[in-house]
Amino acid sequence: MARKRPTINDVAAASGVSRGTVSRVLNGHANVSLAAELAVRRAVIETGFVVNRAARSLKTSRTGSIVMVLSEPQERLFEDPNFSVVLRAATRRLADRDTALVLMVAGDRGGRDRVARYLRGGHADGALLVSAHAGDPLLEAVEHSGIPVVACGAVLGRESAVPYAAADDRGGARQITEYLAGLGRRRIGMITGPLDTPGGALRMEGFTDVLGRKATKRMVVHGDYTQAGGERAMRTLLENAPALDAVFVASDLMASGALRALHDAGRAVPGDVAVGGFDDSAIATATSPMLTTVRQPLEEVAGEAVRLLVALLDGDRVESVVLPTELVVRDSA
Amino acid sequence: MARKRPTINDVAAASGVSRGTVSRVLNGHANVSLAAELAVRRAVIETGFVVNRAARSLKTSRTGSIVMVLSEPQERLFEDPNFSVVLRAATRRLADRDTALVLMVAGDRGGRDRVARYLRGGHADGALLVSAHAGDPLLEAVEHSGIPVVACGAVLGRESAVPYAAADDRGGARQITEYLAGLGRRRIGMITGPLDTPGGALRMEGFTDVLGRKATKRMVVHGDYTQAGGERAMRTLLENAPALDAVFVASDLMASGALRALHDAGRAVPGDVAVGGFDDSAIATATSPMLTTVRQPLEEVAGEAVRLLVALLDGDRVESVVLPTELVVRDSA
DNA sequence: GTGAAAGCGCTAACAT
DNA sequence: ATGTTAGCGCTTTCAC
Repeated sequence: MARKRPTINDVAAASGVSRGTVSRVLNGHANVSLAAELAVRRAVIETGFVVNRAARSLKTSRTGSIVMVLSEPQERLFEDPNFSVVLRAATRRLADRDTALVLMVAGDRGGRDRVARYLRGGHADGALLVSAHAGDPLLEAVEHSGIPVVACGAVLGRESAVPYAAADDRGGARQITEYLAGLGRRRIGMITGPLDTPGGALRMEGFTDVLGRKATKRMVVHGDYTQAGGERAMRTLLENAPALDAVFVASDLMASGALRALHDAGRAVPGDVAVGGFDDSAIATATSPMLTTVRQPLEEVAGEAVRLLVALLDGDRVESVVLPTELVVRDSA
Repeated sequence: MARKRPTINDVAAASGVSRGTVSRVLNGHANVSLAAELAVRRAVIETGFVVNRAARSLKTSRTGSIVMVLSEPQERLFEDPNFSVVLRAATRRLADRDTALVLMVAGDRGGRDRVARYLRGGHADGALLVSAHAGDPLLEAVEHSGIPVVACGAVLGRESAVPYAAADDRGGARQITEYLAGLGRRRIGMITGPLDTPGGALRMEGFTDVLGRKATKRMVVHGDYTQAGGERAMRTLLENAPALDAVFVASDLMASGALRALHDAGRAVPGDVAVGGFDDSAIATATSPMLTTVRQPLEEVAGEAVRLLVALLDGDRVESVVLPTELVVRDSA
């Protein structure tokens, strides 16, 4: 066993044509007779041939792989259930292209350096940025590498430089804020995400879009996308504005923490305080009451991001896309 | 700009030695004079040289990458927050080796074929299997490919063939079952995972280890690791055994569904029915009441799995490892 | 300790 | 439409 892996030469020999022709068939070039093509395809199957990507890459200087770069610091990724979804959609979209997906985490200095080296080494044809922050030093490295880049979620401040696919954070925030207001709630607070992330900044903008000057400083507190952070923020909010009767929390995970704080404070949800989340992640139906929230079409976002990247690789021009969100009404508001 | 990438020849020229010597320095071979080494290192930095993996791989037929294969069907992965953790730990562990992590999903027929081809093509040095099922056709493909394989979580029925790192599912199930029994609960039910997964089979074994013949067929129902499945299973259990006063649910996600079913049936938790989960995932603290559960050291499991794989790649023999779990007492039991 | 040279498997330009 | 050929950038004998 463990016979040596067949090469293109073996296929050529088995099919009675030259290496060149085999290569042409493999790469779908024109100018190949039907007979030759058939013979080659048979031989490929017969020999169990699989192209050697290294050799191909050496010659073409394309690698057949793209890298997905996560710039979240560890703890956040750790808590983020959304990430699996993104990954899934990406691999699925890449499936037909037989492009490999390599994954790198650039959470700290060392990670960024590694990514930068990898990219500079030309080891990937393109990069997919996930949750890059504004001013992320990684960005420079990536852009500097000169390979096509697409972001999953806008990169704040670089929207025109880095094409992206994203959910309509601002619009979604408007939807739920309007819903809360439409319920007759008059004192609506908000717990935001970190303001250097699109979900942090844009969801807050959507909130103020609707509430205008009623969105006062003390009614808005900033969280960090963790459950504990949401709980803390809710307590602060309750101190700032004891009379509050609704709150929009920028992520379901934080909302679950907020629910706990509300419960501990003896406020009924949604009776005393209506709670709106964001994401529609698995956690939204695990809480009690279940969260009324905004569904982000994350699968589609990730799928679109990959589509953009692939288009870029193929030399097309691309336009960023923003996908609509959807209000999901459950029990918390 | 966009100057051509420097090659080993540029480094050789810049440092005044031959390509061969540069290569020796790069690969840490002996028999290189200090002077030469220094000169080469300087030149590497000066030129910004990064080895071309394709070329190296072509020559050595090692690729410098390993592939992580997810054999979960899509929907399950979709709901599984644990997966991010595994991924994180794996990338971290690989960081120093400058080994790339490529990710493939083998959820369906097409996915499996892709993985098989990838492996047969020699595109990875090793494979890390995540949640492979018993009798998974993927397994054959992987083993057939002849590259080192390690599983994250035991592969049922192939424990001795495929080295693995896993949490002590059986022991953990015993812990929580004993805890439930120690609370004085006499009619303890269980919701298992799919029995062709280690978490399904082993946690059920741990349960019956403790309860012996008290674990009757009607007290055990099988779930599918989803929230909806957990809810359904709990309803069935309630029909089968209305007098039940405790339930061990094989995952937190299912437990959150069970909690809902219990709530809908008007049973107080933990008053009427104590609920124990498994995983200690983010969802365990989002539910109300918060889940008493079993913490799996998933980070460590994934880290160990990678360590085993790396050892295998280095030609060492390895032994599977099983890591202890920990009971986490909260409010549901 | 170091240089020279062969060649890994493939693609693409050039012949024919 | 097909065969021939020249490397892609690297590692690794083999000489010295």
